[in-house]
Formats: sequence, structure tokens, C-alpha cells
Amino acid sequence: MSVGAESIIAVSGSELDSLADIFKAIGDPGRLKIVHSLLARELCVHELAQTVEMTPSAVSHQLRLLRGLKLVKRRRDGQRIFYSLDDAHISTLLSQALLHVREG
Amino acid sequence: MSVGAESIIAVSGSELDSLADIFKAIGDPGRLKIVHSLLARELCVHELAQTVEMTPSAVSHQLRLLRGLKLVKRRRDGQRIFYSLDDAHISTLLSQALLHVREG
DNA sequence: TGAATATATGAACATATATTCATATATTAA
DNA sequence: TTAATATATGAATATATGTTCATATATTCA
Repeated sequence: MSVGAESIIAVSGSELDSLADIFKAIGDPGRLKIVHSLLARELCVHELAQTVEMTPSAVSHQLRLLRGLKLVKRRRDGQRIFYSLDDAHISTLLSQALLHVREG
Repeated sequence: MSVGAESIIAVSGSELDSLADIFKAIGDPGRLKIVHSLLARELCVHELAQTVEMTPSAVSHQLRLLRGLKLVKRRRDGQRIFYSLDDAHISTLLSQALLHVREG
């Protein structure tokens, strides 16, 4: 699904604030690593902690924030809780930003 | 120009850090308002300050940061300095995030 | 039940950061 | 040159925030 550039012009103040919340969320290196790790497949907290080299506690704190913004969702499987992306647009977001980094 | 979702999987650590810098930049409400204001047309510092309801000094500080990330560029016209977006991908970034906000 | 594992959470702390204020620089006009 | 306008910048401050640590909750297995 694509959006014309003109539609971004008409954005309410509260929508802008919501957008800022999302960008701020993936603007933290740790949280961005978490989100990036979940692009490939769902991961439990323990796996995420190892992958992004953070303590399980720190990961859990950040997952809570990401979940509050509905960027990730979770499902329990026994003792473990698996997290996955809850947003079809995130990979596009990352891809577009990557273009800026690589072309700039 | 579009990018397949798979290409975002292979991203180096330093690229992820650069991505985080970009998202953090537009993750601040004030800076996001600035960027959003520049979607329509170029604006001088004075106009931007009025538009986003910040002091010229605060706007100048944030423009400096945005310019460092090559998200905006500037040109002098007499006493005034006009700022404009220096990134073709930003409107796409904002549009995709807006989809999340509106669909979620 | 009790132990072990996995995850969550509140408080505290250390760091990062956005704004303000004072001041500096640059351009234009008188 | 002098005054006025526009923008930039450094220092200081107040606030926000990511991590750590201790602890709590939940599930599984012996």
C-alpha cells in the first residue's frame, strides 16, 4: 500500500505527536536492534537479550514500551513469551531510512 | 524507488546506528514539526519559529542538528536563510508512519 | 510442594538532551 | 559608520530517559 506525498501535508497536531512517539521509539539504538531482530522472525525475551546484547530486564523494559505503541505483539509458549512485529509498515520505514543512509 | 523487505534484514551495526540517529531526529516533536512544515515549501528560520511555535534560537539549534544528519539543507537569501528538506525519502517515512497511526 | 527458569516491574541513578539566555556574526538600509 | 534585522552558538539548567538492581509473578518439572 502506498501513500501520495500530498497526504502527509494534512496532519493534525496529535497525529504528529503520535508519529513522533513512533520515531522516538525506533530512534533508540537498543530498541531499533530489537525491532530489526524481529524482522526475520519472532524471538523470546531471552533470545532477544542475547541477540542485541542487553540484559533480559533492559529488553523487557523496552519491549513494554514498544508494545504500548503497538509496534510489537507477544504470545506465550510455556515459560517463554515470543515477541513479533505488530506493524506491517515498519519494514518499509526501515527500508526508506536505509535508503537515506546509503544514498546520502 | 522501492525496497524489498528482505533487504532490510542485512544491515550492519553502524548502519543501524545511523538509522537510529535519523529516527531519533524526527522523534522529537519540535523537530518533527519543523520537518513537517518543510514538506510543503522552504521556510526561513523566522517563519519556522512562528509555524512550530518555538523561539528562533531553539529552531536554529534543532536545524543545526537536522542539517548535520543531512535531513535539511539551507540557502541564503539576503538576511534570511531558507531551509528545505534534503531528503527525498522523508515524506515516504512520514507517510508510512502515518499509516501505522491511522490504521492502528 | 519446592526448585528452577523466564519474564515483568518499580525505584534509583546516571546520562542525554531540549530550551533559555546572553552574546556573536552577518546582511541590509539609513 | 551606525542601527536594525536575521541567524547562530556556547553555557547553564531543567527535564527526560535508558539501565541496573532487587524483587515479584508465572510456568514447568521433579
